[in-house]
Amino acid sequence: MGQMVQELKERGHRLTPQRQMILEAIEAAQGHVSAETVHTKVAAQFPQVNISTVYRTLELLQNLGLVRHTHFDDGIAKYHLASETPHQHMVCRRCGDEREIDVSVLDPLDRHLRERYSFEADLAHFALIGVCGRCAAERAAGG
Amino acid sequence: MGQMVQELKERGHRLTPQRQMILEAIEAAQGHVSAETVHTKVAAQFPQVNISTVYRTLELLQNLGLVRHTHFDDGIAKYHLASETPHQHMVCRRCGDEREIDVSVLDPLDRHLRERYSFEADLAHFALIGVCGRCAAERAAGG
DNA sequence: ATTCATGCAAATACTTTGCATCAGC
DNA sequence: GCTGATGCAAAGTATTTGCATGAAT
Repeated sequence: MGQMVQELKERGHRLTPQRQMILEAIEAAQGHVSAETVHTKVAAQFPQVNISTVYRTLELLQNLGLVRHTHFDDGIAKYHLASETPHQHMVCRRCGDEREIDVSVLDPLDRHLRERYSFEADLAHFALIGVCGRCAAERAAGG
Repeated sequence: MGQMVQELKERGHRLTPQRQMILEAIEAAQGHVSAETVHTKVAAQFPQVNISTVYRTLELLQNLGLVRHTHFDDGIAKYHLASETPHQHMVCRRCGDEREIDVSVLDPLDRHLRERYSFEADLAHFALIGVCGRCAAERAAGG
């Protein structure tokens, strides 16, 4: 929270209760939340807070580098704190199962892209989509 | 085209001119096209073809395994022939530059996910987003 | 007091759906 | 002729924007 206050002021933005509440909602979620979810959480206590304020604040917090977002296969942006340990998700397109995996799995690729293309990839920006072991087995059996 | 006819019939679907034209438009595009683009191409010659038919056909062709789609950072689905050589895209979030890269870059990750998690990832389903070398340099210089 | 932030409502963009008509088989 | 496919219009979902009011500085 202290970091947000500092960032806002330094960049000439104002500290409003809405902004605090929205950031707190993301913090409390401890994971990936959509704008809709953030709004629902905030509106539970302050119903007059509008979802467009949530969108505008999320964009601001992103620009300040305080939050980031990831896209799962539904295309909806899911937000999380930038300070969170980076992690990657595997999503099964058949059963929808979602599994969090260690980012270290992506380190070699990350290094490769940097060395070969000077490209700084944000590999956690998209989830990994595919078919999980169980569904692959079912499919092979004729599911 | 012959393959489509076969697939359609085998699965009890009908061969309509719309379906042929839509598949041909994707073939001719030789790359990644949005539903909108497909519709524009087809409608250039047959204006009465509706975009909802394009969406329905794209879904059908996907189910038949004839086409696939990829998401770039704008979230819009871009379609391509399933028979195309798999490839991956790197997109710079600053300048928008789009670069096609060899899938072999992803092979180690693919193998790792299979071996460790039995997960069959569709790594080309999402483009890789990040910052390209040039933009990273500009940013470092104070851009 | 100034100016940015908010709430509201409307617009936007992409995609999906209901339904009557039409066409492939 | 039967049934699935299409065109059209409308709805849906996620997000953005214009504008007047209100609040932070």
